[in-house]
Amino acid sequence: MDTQLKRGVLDVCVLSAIRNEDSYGYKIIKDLKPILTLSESTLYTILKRLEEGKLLIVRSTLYEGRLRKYYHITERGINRIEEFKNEWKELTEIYLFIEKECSRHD
Amino acid sequence: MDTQLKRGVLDVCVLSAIRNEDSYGYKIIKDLKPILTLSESTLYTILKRLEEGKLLIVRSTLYEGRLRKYYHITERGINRIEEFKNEWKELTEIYLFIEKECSRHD
DNA sequence: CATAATACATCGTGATACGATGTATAACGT
DNA sequence: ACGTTATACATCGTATCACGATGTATTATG
Repeated sequence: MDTQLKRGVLDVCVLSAIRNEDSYGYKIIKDLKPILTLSESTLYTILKRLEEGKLLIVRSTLYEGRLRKYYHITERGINRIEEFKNEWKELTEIYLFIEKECSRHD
Repeated sequence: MDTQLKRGVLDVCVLSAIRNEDSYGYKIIKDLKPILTLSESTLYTILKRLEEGKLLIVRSTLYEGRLRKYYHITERGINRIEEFKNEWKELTEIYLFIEKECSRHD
């Protein structure tokens, strides 16, 4: 999918991936793979940004000798998702405009 | 609307605005206003990019003493819109995932 | 014992939306 | 007569951001 189109949904996608269950970087990528491919560098950039914005909090854990950083969504993170749902309505209206112009013949 | 979310739809919006009828900068902004606000600096950046990519062609005209640059969509521009319709399907799937995670309770 | 998988991290780059700013003419109100 | 608004195009600088490249380290697999 086009990079530009991804912007604006990526953050919310990652938040959605940890909404019901705390998760960690590598797992988030695997979980999202069926609907959206994102590289590690992209994900960690996003996670950092979301942490700075207090949309999630981080808890480092040692798991089988390896470090694992579990990400937990905050109230603000959940609000962000809800906010996105409203933005989606606006986006849908934009799409309808595009479609309308396609079918217009005068 | 969020700036990031606009990316990826802006180009196609502008193309859609000139799809059925050649138009010029100022008019495009006014026509799009009901569904999408965009500044002049943004629009002219986009128009330049679309011209460079041969998604539209420009025809300068003198109208009541003022210069007017009419933009005309090309075959490639129309293809871009059709391509976007497919991308929209992918985007919808992403949205469904986000919504699904909202309603899940286990 | 090499390769792949797991796991996190950073740097640099290119793309790009947008505010600020500038130029110039026509229309309109007071 | 004159200031304000609308029309119309243009450029510069900045901030945001996705992503490839690259690096470190451990565990599992063939």
